[in-house]
Amino acid sequence: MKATKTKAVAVPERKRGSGVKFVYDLLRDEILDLALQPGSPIDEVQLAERFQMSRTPIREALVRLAGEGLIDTLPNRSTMVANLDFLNMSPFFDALTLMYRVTTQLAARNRRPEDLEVIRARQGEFAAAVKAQDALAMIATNAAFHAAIAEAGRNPYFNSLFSRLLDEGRRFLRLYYQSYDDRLPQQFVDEHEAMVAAIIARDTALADRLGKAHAEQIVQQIQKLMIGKERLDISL
Amino acid sequence: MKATKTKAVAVPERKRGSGVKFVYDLLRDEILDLALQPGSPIDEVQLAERFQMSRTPIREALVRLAGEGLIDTLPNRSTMVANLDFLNMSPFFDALTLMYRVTTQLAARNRRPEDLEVIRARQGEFAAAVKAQDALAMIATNAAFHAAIAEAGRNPYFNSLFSRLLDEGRRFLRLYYQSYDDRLPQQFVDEHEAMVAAIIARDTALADRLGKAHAEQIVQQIQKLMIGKERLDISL
DNA sequence: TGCATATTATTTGTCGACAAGAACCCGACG
DNA sequence: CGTCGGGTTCTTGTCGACAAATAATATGCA
Repeated sequence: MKATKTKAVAVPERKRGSGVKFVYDLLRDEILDLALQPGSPIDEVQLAERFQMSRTPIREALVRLAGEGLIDTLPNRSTMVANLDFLNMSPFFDALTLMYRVTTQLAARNRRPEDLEVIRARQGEFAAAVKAQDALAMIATNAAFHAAIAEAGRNPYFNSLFSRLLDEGRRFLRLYYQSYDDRLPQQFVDEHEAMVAAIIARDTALADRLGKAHAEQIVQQIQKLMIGKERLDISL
Repeated sequence: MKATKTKAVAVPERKRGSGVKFVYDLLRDEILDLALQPGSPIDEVQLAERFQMSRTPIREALVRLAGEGLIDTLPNRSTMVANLDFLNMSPFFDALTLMYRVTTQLAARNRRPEDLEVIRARQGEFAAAVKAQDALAMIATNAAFHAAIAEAGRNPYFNSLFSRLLDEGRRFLRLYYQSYDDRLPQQFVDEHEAMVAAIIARDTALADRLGKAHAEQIVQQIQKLMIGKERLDISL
């Protein structure tokens, strides 16, 4: 028996239906922040005693996570955190770019005043994270910022796909931003400001261009980081 | 106690992990074919005795269906088949059109010989259903045809969204094709043929145009059917 | 009779336990 | 020395039962 790497949680008493959501949210964050490494096994009984509840709600949370592709389940065998697929990332980049464009464009068309409040708040949180040099918060608030834009576009189908892509992106970014580069984040803040301005001005064409540029820029960054990482591995 | 509208299923003996998949597949088909009407309540114990198994696997299947948005769950209260949202369908149409375009275009670019076999087979099944005037089979095989094209595009993110949209579309079509119009299906067969030809020729631009045209045509058809239905309701 | 409240009933959420597969260990045999 | 087989252990899938939360019903009072 090896010691659990994750801290035990104090759950003195909980309400009837909150258990699943609690486990789901926490596991999801741990997976997206790479606190749970891709490929690492997930044991139901271990989680059960960690959260001090039965296996049933644990199981339901795992089923949900599996539905979103965050964990993989081998029948009658182990279940583990879904691996990141480095070999063919172009489908991911294609989908991410298209969703950046579409959601930003739709936001420029369908936004309402209350949406702008939320978007501005998320942008503020992201800027604060950049200022504080908190890589983990930067990644999370960046995803939240774009999710808020998508929300203003008011297309639940695009939103769900985009959320999934942003989640996947969180894991990639987390992987390479162990040591962060502080030049890039400031550029992101500026690009975000431009996107917000286009959305406020209801300039759909400009929003589309900015979304595309932002996506291509982030894709280039990830690819550059990946190549750099691989070089490092080879040089050893 | 009212009698169950759905037939009891004979399940003499089953293997260890097959129960969930069985229930999931069957319920999913019944929902998509409107055998289970939108808004109708789903009782766990009733399903349990219908499938002659415990509530646990039933519950897991329901959780999965809820994850795909096919059923809605009120906490601590009833769970029911998800309603069709007629009021704002434009997000649905927007997403469907975009996915038609993207998947067809990607299929023209990334297709392999073995993909064409599958696509041709699906197209044949659709044509057979049209010939047999089997509305239910037409709807299902049409969705399978487009899913096969999307598969040839090799982008799992687009595929999952497109599958969800096609499922939703199955429910709408099933609603209005109780009495089918035999002019439309033949047009679909022809348009499908043109799409296959463009995919074989690797003509991405043409594939995009055909995908867009096909989508807009089907959207127009659904809208026309909806208006006709509403007229009928008002005229009573 | 009408309304507020208490009681019952139904359905879901959670639990502990058992059994089926699969991995693991270990010895025997070629 | 490697491979096959049997037993063991460990994890998951399933079960029946209980408890909580809500809906439905009944009861009491003005």
